[in-house]
Amino acid sequence: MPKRSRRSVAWPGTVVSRPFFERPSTDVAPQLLNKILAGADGRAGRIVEVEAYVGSMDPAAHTYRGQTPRNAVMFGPAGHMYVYFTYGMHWCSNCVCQVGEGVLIRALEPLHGVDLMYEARSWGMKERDLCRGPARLTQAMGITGAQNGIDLVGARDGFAILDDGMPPPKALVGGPRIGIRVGVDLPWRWSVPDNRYVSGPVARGA
DNA sequence: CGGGCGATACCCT
DNA sequence: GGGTATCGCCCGA
Repeated sequence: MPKRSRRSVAWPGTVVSRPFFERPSTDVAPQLLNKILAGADGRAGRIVEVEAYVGSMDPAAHTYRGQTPRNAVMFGPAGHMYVYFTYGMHWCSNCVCQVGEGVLIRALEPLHGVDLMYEARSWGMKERDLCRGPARLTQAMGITGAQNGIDLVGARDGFAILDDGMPPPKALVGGPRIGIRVGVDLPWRWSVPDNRYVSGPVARGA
């Protein structure tokens, strides 16, 4: 018998390690495409849409005006998860990169544990809508404020980013970021081309 | 499948 | 006190 781990289900691929995250979020974000967000209970989805946030120059970033109690995790070690509460009812999840920068995960293509995702969302809904949107995917994956600050590296805290060998898309599809009023012109949103699980419109021409 | 609209509580000024 | 890194529901195509 192999030694018992906290992972109740075998994860596909290898856990992405810390140096991957210790870079500018605009470098990390496109390379997160086609990687996998996985939970210890077997729920997992392929990352098909991301957004970079750069505190130092980005008025839309939570970290733009410096450290506060809410955004403290974003000023901590790379490779941790920053989970914030918004619009009075939704949780959104980010990967922390270099200090003050992070990548918002905006959409997943469901891969494993789809029955648990339906249970967490709603049994009648379309599979396409399970994880299409940053707050939908946290609900589907079981991510809340309880996960704010957990380490995505080391497989200790129940969630990880996995690499199963699928590379990021060759031709990146970009577009304006969504749901913000300032900094909309910064082209820091990326998605997998022609993927039906992407949450928003893609820009014409790149 | 895309657009318009109300709901909701926490954060920061 | 104002604004929010959103969603589900409804409508029409």
